[in-house]
Amino acid sequence: MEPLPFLRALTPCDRCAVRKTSLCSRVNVDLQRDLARLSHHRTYRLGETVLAEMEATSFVGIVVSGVLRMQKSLEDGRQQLVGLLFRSDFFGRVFGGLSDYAIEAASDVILCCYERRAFERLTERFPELEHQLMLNTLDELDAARDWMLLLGCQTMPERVASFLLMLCRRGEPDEWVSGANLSIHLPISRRDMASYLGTTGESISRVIHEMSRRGIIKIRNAQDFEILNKRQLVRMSGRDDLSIRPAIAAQSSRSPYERLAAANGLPRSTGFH
Amino acid sequence: MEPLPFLRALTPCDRCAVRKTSLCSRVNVDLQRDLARLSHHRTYRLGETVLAEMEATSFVGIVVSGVLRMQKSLEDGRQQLVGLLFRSDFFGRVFGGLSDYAIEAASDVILCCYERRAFERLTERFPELEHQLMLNTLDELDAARDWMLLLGCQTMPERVASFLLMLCRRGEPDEWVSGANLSIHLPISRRDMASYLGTTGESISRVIHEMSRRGIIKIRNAQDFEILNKRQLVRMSGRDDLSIRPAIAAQSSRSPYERLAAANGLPRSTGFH
DNA sequence: CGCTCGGTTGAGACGGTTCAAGACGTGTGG
DNA sequence: CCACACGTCTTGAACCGTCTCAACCGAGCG
Repeated sequence: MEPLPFLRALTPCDRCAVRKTSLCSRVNVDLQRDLARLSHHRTYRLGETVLAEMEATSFVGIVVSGVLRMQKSLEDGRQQLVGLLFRSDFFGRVFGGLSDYAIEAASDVILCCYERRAFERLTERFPELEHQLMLNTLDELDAARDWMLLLGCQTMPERVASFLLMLCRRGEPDEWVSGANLSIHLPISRRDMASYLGTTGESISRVIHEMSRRGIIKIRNAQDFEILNKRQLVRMSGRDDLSIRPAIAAQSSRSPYERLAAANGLPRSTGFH
Repeated sequence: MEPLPFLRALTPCDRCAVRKTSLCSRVNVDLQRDLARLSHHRTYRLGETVLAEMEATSFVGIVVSGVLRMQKSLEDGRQQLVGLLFRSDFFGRVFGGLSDYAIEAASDVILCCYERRAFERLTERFPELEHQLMLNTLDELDAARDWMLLLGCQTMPERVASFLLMLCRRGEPDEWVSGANLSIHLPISRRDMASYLGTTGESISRVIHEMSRRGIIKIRNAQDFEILNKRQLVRMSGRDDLSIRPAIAAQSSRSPYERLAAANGLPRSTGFH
């Protein structure tokens, strides 16, 4: 017997942990049902490879819990982390044969997966799905370019500060209220962090402990900090506060160039004022 | 009188210089006609701003000739070039309020422009157009991540070599035949090049002249070189040949990990062997 | 308990930046 | 046609931020 629309059977997705925030919830219910039918969960343990570099992408999906890292490597072993994927983020390269980067579990993870070809066929039937993917891809592109700025011309203290602030926004749905102290949990190893920031574990260590010495953060243990002086952390990041903007771009709430003032010619500083 | 399909009137686009390679030619003729109706040309001189950072994107379009640079800047004046756009490349941020980088003319340019909102409405009517945009965006994302690898963990000689090879692929439709010597024309200033590579003009100068001393390239003048030893240039880039792959990804023609061999632990070298 | 592994700390070396001076090329005006 | 000036590129020397290497520390675990 066909259930009435408002009585339709619950899909497993309805109680999914990332239901509210993931791409699949931003499309209409027919499509949601099709997606639900196509999906299956997979789990990986820290360090396991989800999709290897230069391998045909067989599936794509959404991070339910844990953190994925996207990383590229040179033949001599040097590696660069080109992105982190947190819960409710979409992963996998659609519409292309090979992915140029490996996707690996940076922690234990649970993924909600779709067979790639089947997913792509769905985008053909539902332009709405492709549109959501498009918005997602554009955001990733903005983020990648933002990181290029960081890698290309920021100092280590600036990079680490930016990274911590990024974790505040994307890591876990914490408080981040105006005045409150904030606790940060590093979900990845020093090595991953170093690779993401284009530096070494040693340098990160030094910067973090220097930040602690200056009372900007408090180190609870190697992967748990507390932000004691948010304003100074933002200042140290060398960016406008807006790194702290919510995922949904608040339309033009930024103050464009109010501090454009001090142009070039400053001597290089340590990043610690 | 309605012209027969095969006799339809020529649009200005039919004799467009980038007709064969641009996004607008990869969609069906109805859509092409709509696009043609919407388009208008604009010209900018070297150094002029096409779209400012943090400004609402009023139009998008395609580069007909010349080179655009996308760049981000910090408040203290440091700048990072996050992408170059050559002829037939699409520019402008669709589906978003503000672009977070400036688009400027890195040479004199001619652009074929579409009012942004009108263009977006067209994507709603023609999913095909959105799909082409999507493919384009995915390519840009791949390129951005590739550049992150370069900025995050490659030496100056590697960066410069990679840049020169990139110019071979994307700059002008030159020869690049297997054995032939190749001439490269730098379409941008040293400063732009430095900003793209995350370094300074001085460092670039030194690397280029060292390359010349080693007989890898011949310097005709500050912006014209000849590649004398392509193989060594590729080797110096620290990447697999594939930087030289054509825009259309040749399916899995790469040899995946044949040289994965020599993993970590190599002492840091100058990049010149 | 001792091993291992990730993170921390210190000392020294090195690549790349900075600053300053010089060369080159190009356009202008006498 | 040359003199001059200006911007861009080149070259040199000193400095400094970050990497490298090596030792050390502490937590987790068989």
